[in-house]
Order: sequence, then C-alpha cells, then structure tokens
Amino acid sequence: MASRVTDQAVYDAALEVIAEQGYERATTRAIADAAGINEATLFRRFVSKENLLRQAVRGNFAGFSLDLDAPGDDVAADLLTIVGYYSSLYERRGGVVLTLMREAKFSPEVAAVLAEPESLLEKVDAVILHHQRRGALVVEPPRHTFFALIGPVMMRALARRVDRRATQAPADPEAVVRRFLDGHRSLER
Amino acid sequence: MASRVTDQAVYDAALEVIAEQGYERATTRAIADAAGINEATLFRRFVSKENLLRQAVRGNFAGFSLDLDAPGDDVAADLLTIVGYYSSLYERRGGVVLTLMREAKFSPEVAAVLAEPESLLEKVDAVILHHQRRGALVVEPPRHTFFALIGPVMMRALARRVDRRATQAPADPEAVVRRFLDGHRSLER
DNA sequence: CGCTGATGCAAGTGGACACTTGCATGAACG
DNA sequence: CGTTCATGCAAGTGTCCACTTGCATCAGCG
Repeated sequence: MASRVTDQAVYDAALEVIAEQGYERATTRAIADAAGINEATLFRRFVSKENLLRQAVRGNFAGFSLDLDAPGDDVAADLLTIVGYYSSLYERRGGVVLTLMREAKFSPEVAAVLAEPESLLEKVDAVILHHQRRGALVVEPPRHTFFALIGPVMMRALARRVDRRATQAPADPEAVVRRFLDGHRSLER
Repeated sequence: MASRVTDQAVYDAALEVIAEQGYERATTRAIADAAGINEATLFRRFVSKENLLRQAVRGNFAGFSLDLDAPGDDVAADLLTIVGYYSSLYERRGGVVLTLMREAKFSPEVAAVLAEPESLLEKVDAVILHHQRRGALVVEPPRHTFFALIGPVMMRALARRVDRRATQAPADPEAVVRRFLDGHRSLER
C-alpha cells in the first residue's frame, strides 16, 4: 500500500532539480520525472509545488541545528561554530539553500518557506552582541558583523557555482575566521 | 515625429521595475505602465523584453568603465580602484546589476545581456596577477582573490536590500581594502 | 489642410505551467 | 479471489504573460 517511491526520494529529486534550475524554473513535470513518478501522483501526494518544497526543506534541514546557546569567552571558537554551520549549510544538497535565498527576495512562496529556520539568525545576533559587550568584537549592527563574517563563505560558494574560473573548493572556515579577526583587529584604533 | 516619452525614460522605468521585482517577474505590462506608455508601443519600439533590457543596460552602464590599464606598484591603490568601481556599480539604479546577477544563473536571457561587460573581469584578473607576481598578493586563482575582495561590498549591498536589520549604508571601499589587506597579510607565513 | 507615422486601445494568439480529473492497472491484504 | 487504494496515463482547465494586430487618434510637417 505504501508508495513505491519514498517521500524522501521525491524530496531528493526535487532539491536536486531546484538546486540546478531554481524553484521557479523547476517545473513540477521535471521534478516528477527526476523522481521517477507521474506528475499527477506528485500532486496527489504533495498537494502543491510550494508544499513539496516546504516538506523537502523541513525534512532535510530541520534536524540540522546550530549549537550556540551558551556563548563562551572564546570569540574565535564561537565564530568558528557559526561559520562552520553556514558553510556546511551552503554546501548541502548542491547548494539549494543559496539558490532559494536568491529567489526569496522576489518570490513570496520561497520566502515563506525560508522564513521558518530564520530564527537561527537571532541566535547569531545574540552571540555577536555578547562578544561585542565583552569587547572582543567591534560594536556595530550585529547583522553587519554577521555578513562581513559569512561573506567570504557565501561568495566562495556562489562563485563556485557561477564562475568556472573561481576556486572549486569550499572556503575553509578556520581560515575565514582567522582572516576576519585579523582584519577586524585593524579596525579598532 | 520623435516619441513623446524618450527611450531613456523607458530604460529608467524598466531598470527600476526590474530592480524591484527581478527581470522574470517584471512584466512588460508593468514596465510600460511605469514608463507611461502603452504595452504595444513598448514592443513596437523595443522589439522584445530581452532587447529592451539589453539596450537599457548598454545605455546605462556602458560609458561606465574601469580605468585600470596600467597597474602600478601600489596594490592598495589598484585594489581601491577595483572595489570602488564595483561598489558604485552595485549601487547604481537601485542595485539592478545585483538583481540581474542573481537571475543570470538560471535565465539564459539575463546571462546573455550580462555577458557583454564581462570582459571587465579579465582586466581585473590581469591586475591581480600582476600584483601576485610582484609578491604583493598571495598567489591563488585570481578570481578567488577577486571574490574575497569584493565579497564584503557585495554582501553589504545584498544584505541592505534583503534584511532590514542590516546596515543601510553602502560599504566604504577604503575600509574594505584595508581590512582585506590586513587579513591577507596574516595568511602569508 | 492633408499626409505620414507614432501612439493608445482593446482584443486576441500561443505557449508554458500549476494543478485536475476520469479511467484503467496492478500490487497488497484479508 | 475480491476489495482497496495508490499509481500511470492522457486529456483537460485556468491563468499568466510575451508578443501581435487592426483601428482610431493626433501631432508634426510640407
């Protein structure tokens, strides 16, 4: 009675197609084909394209959380946790998350799906604020620090998928943090 | 005999709508409305949506070139030229260029339009190689250096349009270059 | 004033695509 | 063996959108 093709297999196919073509251009037809099921079956089982994406994202990124509740005295360690997390997030499943982030600005559907794990960012803000108060980081809007920190990782991940001439290895979180802290230090008078 | 609404005014409207909604979601209807002309007129004058974009981009970004033909002895100065250029490029016209870059990966139309000014990147590669040979920059694929350098500028510009909690001022090219060079230095043993 | 040509307007064409539906098949389960 | 139910298949619906077309208008120009 269960489906021959498992839900997870459909999620895999969907994320793969979406990573390659983007959510809007990924037709339900193409996803169904990639999963080896009929398009009608896809809708019978997953209701809508948006719902399929939501379930696929939940299933594949939910258990994957950031362990940062107790920021410590070691900035470098905490930043490394953050960078490491985002780095592996961007590397997962062919970089779907980056693809979705790009589309989120113009597609309310995608934005809605992505809004769920958004709360992570608030954890990150808290950690950055903590270290700013300790004097270990320059005081500026935490999102600013976050973007400056994550920038190289994201750029590298994006570049890798866009520009054949860019380095093809993912960024090394330790090097990123070190570079960030060194550059950062020079900003304090 | 000339058109009441100038071509330039139509380009302005098109770029504005596209910056807000993205190329694919920006309907020709919406662009025509924004320009204050009829949709039929838009097609009679500009042939196709893609062609309109191409002319708009050419008209608005062509004369805007990178003056870098003779790299000098001063890395900081050359990097500043590069960062300054891209920074103002990303700030122009509500950030259309960034919007288009996002879409380029999945839309062959947009990619084709963007390919024209692409040759700039080769100039940049040359400058970076020059300074690598001089020993002023770590030797790595030039695109890698480029993305590490431009990353903060781009991230900041993107963040500004996506995240209300991010800083709302554009990145300061001088600070970016300084931070980059300081962090860079620490990578050399 | 009469011609030309660009425009507005309204209706339409064609294709892409999310989503539906009716029917036949075939596997699992009692 | 017969019922059930998810599936495949094929055709179809509705919508959106780039692009077209026919016609009336109206400004500029000789």
